[in-house]
Amino acid sequence: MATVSAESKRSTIKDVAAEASVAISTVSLVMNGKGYVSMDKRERVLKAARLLKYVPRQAARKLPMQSTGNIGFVLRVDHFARSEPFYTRIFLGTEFEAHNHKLYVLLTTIPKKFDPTLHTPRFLDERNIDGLLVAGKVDPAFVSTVARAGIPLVLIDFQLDDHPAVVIDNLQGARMAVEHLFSRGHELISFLGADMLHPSLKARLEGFQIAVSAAGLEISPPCIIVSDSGEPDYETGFDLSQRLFACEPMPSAVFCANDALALGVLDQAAKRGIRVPEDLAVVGFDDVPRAEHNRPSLTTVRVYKEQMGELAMRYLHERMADYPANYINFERGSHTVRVPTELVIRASS
Amino acid sequence: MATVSAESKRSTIKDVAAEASVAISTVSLVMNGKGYVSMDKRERVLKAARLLKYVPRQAARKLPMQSTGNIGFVLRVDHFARSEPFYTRIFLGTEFEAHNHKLYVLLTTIPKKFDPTLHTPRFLDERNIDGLLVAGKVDPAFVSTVARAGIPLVLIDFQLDDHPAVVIDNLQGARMAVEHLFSRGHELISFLGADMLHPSLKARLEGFQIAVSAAGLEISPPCIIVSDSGEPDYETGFDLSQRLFACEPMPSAVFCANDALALGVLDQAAKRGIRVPEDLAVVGFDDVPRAEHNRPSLTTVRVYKEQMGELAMRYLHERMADYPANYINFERGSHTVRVPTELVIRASS
DNA sequence: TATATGTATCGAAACGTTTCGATAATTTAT
DNA sequence: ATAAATTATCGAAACGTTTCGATACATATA
Repeated sequence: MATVSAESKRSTIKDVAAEASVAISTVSLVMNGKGYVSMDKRERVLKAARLLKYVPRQAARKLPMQSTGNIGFVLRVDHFARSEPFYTRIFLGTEFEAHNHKLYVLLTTIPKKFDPTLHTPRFLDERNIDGLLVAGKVDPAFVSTVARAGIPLVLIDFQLDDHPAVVIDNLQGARMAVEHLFSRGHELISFLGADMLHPSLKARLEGFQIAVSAAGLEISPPCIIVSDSGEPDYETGFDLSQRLFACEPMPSAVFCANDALALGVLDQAAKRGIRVPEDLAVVGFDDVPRAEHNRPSLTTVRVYKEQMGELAMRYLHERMADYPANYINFERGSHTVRVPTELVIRASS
Repeated sequence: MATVSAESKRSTIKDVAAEASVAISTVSLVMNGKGYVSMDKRERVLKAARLLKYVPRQAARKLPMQSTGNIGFVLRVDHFARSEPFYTRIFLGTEFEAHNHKLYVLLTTIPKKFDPTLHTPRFLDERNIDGLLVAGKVDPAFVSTVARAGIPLVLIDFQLDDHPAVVIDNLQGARMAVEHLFSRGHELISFLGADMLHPSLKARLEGFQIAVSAAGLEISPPCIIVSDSGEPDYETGFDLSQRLFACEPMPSAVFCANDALALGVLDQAAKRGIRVPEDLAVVGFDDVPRAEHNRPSLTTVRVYKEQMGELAMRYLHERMADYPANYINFERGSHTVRVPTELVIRASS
């Protein structure tokens, strides 16, 4: 009998084997549901494990298994800290799905400008992860560092080379948004964006253009208001909208590349006494929380963030399983998962 | 010579030992800067390690060291997903400091209502962490589960029993805020809050009361507007402010328990045509990003979130080092670190 | 001079698992 | 009846480190 007072040592597979009178390897097989084990012994092992409160030590499993059970989740530090919980919600989705696969998620941030020699995340060197999720636009140098290290990778809300990715169906979302504006009777619609090198934002512009063309209308270049240098945030929206109001004739509606920009536009409009939606209809993209709470509330394209994270994790998990098998043509046929969106109509349109 | 095409196997301590013609144990000593090693061999080992790009495998170290190098960061899921990046910024601080100690941070969420039998985080069972950071108010059942497991713990922005904690200096912050309102000539100041069982929010009310007393004024009970049931968020602020405006006489200023509440008040005021700060001065607490961007911008008490995370991680690290040593009187003298705040005066006051 | 102390090096045990054969006992196919 | 395949069990090697003695020599202390 174990002493009562002393906190008895944590039990190991050895203890369970002794208690159940079987070999260590048999316990291992039972715990992992592998190989052949008779009903009799299986039950004895399970009972002993329960009795001794046995839980396999992670650290010990990793060594022979040559895997860590960790998934890295990498985010640019400025994306993580930004005010709207966009990537946060995506992370939540990955974490949820990670539970299903008994994986741990290790969140790490990288700087906007990535220098491989300086700030390569430790887990790459130490091989402390089995796979990597990269959310949002990051420095291509980072992605190639990861790819070179031979770590299975899935991008989220970003695309680069042929790496597998889970992205928003931006094109479709943008079309819905613009078609909604047409249906409300608007004829001259402006597009307002920033950082148009970002594949997602570029796709939104494309969707805008397709929708306008489909309506049989021309796109007048001055209506496309973009800032290639700035970030697609509130400030930029606030500033850029000056150019919108200076347009001649002024568009009766504007489709913004994301909600942050749209909220900036809304505030600039309020400042100038331009009524929304009477004088100007505004539509955003993302459906951040403030879109609902803002006065006026913002019509926008809802993105299922948790779902994106979930899908990405599931996808990565599949890839990790396949990895050793078909190493050669692994890079071929890499796939992009497109997550659908939904139009949420509110007071701004 | 290694073959060129095949990605040669990752080098181990054994390879380094062979390359430098020393024992494996010597390499280990060099890599960890322990024990006695002659200059000569030390250099040979370092050179060999560099040549072979040797990085110790985390998984292998953990086994004999009986430690994982992981720190858990636990957050209630609704706190994590909420719109203002308060805890996110705290996390960022912990991650930054974790780098300095070569620790990994494992972010996990728990539900608001915690049931130990149902959703105990896996890392507790698997002993996959060396210490735990808990941010924000969580179910006491969770904390006691952790404590029972004997895992070093530091709370952030929350207090419970005698557990060590890093908290905001709420009392001081609240005093500054209220004294600022007095200095602006306000005599009748209201307090608006929710979830007043939260130690932080309770301390803010206390600071309010101290400041009012210090000014030689009485506190009229109807001016203390709190909702014990609701969460301290935008919606609650929006709703509660109705009671504020119904006050007779109406206070000329209100100090809100946090920015989210204050922003709700601001919008309700705007809706009713009450001018801020002319008819009503509003002060919040936290300095969330929107406090700056809101129209009107919000006077508030700034909290150094990253710094709190950093301090907590450093503190936890210390505790982890001490842990085995003075196990007996470890719980005594447990300490609370109080992080100072700063008053940020903007347009709302 | 004998003895303790400090420096240097190494072999081997230990950490707690998984998994690869080896060995047998069954069952199934020929 | 014999060979082959399936089921069951176990011992031992392996995973890549850290760390505990053991050994040896050099230097300081009594």
